Amino acid sequence: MLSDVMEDYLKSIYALQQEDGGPVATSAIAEYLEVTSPTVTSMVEKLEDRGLVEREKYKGVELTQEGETVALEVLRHHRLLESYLTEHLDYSWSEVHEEADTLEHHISEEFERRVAEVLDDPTVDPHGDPIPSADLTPPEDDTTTPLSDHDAGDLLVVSRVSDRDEEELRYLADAGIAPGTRLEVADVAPFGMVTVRFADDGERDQSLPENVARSIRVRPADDDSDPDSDSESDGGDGEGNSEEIEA
Amino acid sequence: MLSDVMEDYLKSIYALQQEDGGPVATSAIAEYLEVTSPTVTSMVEKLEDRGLVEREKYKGVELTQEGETVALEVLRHHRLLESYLTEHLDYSWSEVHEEADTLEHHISEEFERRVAEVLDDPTVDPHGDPIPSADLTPPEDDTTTPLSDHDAGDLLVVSRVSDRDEEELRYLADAGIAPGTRLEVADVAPFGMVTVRFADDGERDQSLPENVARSIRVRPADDDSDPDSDSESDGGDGEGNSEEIEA
DNA sequence: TATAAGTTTTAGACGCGGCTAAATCCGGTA
DNA sequence: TACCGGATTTAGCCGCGTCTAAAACTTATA
Ligand SMILES: [Mn+2]
Ligand SMILES: [Mn+2]
Ligand SMILES: [Mn+2]
Ligand SMILES: [Mn+2]
Repeated sequence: MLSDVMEDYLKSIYALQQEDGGPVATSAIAEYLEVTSPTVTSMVEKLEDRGLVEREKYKGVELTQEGETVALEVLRHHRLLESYLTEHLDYSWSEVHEEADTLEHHISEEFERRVAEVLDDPTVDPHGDPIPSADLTPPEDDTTTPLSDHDAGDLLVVSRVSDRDEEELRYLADAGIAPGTRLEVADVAPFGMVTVRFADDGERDQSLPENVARSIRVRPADDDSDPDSDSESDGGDGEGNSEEIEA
Repeated sequence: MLSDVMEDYLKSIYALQQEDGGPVATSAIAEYLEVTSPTVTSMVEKLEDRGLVEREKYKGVELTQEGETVALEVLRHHRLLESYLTEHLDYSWSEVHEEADTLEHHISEEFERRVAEVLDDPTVDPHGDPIPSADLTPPEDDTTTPLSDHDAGDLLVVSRVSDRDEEELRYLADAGIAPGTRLEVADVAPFGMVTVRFADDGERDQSLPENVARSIRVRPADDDSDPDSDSESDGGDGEGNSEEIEA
């Protein structure tokens, strides 16, 4: 059995690996989990003993196949829980992460199955993040790009937002930005400030600080041109459960 | 903050105090939690330091006001969860206890509130156990009696069944015995074997071993004589969510 | 009332997951 | 190529929750 702490390390390493590709530095994990470097060193040694990570001293750490599977399992729990809390217990977008972050370690496989069933096997969570499938096969690579990488004139659909900052999520809900929202980049100002125009509401512009623009991930709007199903515009109460993501 | 282990100790002490009245012995807690006596001793010392129990060395331990409140809080979580899992996630009677026993320590107050709300503030869990109110005032004393204490001819309503033995719960579900079931004691045989007749089905008798009869708690059937609302007789699939309990 | 049996506590250990301080390594710069 | 600064690991500590073995206490019995 793995402790919830070990699960958190594996989840973190997975997330950091997704971000940057290669091996993950001790200090990166330490920062992510808010612990000290020696703590990380001793933990990754333990994970290495259990065959969950591969490690080269002074270099960095990578998940093994088995370690990745555990990470995906925990991620599946997390994202199913977020979806469930949003849809069945009236949680808002910004509240779910913290609750799911604890519960993900404590639900049974039975619970996971039943939640997936009543949600009808969702593939995306409320923040647009893909939910690993029940068989825990690695999802294909993320093809979305940060909003901050785009230029004036680009037509985009919001694909994912970071779920780790509650403050920021409230801000986005307020601004009416959620997975599925169609935007045009109106302007990119110094210091990375991005101004976007809402495709569904030509009236309205919204300026976003660089750090926010960096955490919003988008894909091009051009391809699947039909404005599709439930275009529940916005409304004060940032709900808005997303559409498909696949490119 | 209290650890989940501390919460379990407080919950155990509460349960044992309910059973027997007075101070609770180290060995009783040890047996209940399946740990050794020295482990219990060191834990209750810690709980004493935190003002959650009172203790007299070599004598026993009792909950303080504060300790009782914590126990009731955990019990509320447990029983709300059992109710929720039964009603909204299609768990059966016999499956809920284990899941709730873990989750009770890991849900937030917000989660508790929302679950209570969608369940419309239930007062009894699927096993007939009273759910402590949100303000955590101590519930009045249990006036039910074990089925095993009764004699042939007694007319009874099942009030509570023990939730800790999954095996036994499956057995009872199978037999069609649940909170709310009306029974007449047909016979008490040697070794405490009790045979009951179903009030709603004069045809059918059921013999129950002493240990099972002891864990079924009942109250007299005579007083509120109207056969009342949803008398969903039985059916193979032990669901049957109970009625009121108050005497 | 002395003693034996059973319970409880004390003593000492261990793995976990954290920390700080000190030693070591690595990569870049002079 | 020698050195320096930063990252990493080593060393050693702590509190938690558990254990076993041994000592101390309580209670029942002779
Ligand atoms: Mn799972
Ligand atoms: Mn999410
Ligand atoms: Mn609570
Ligand atoms: Mn119960």
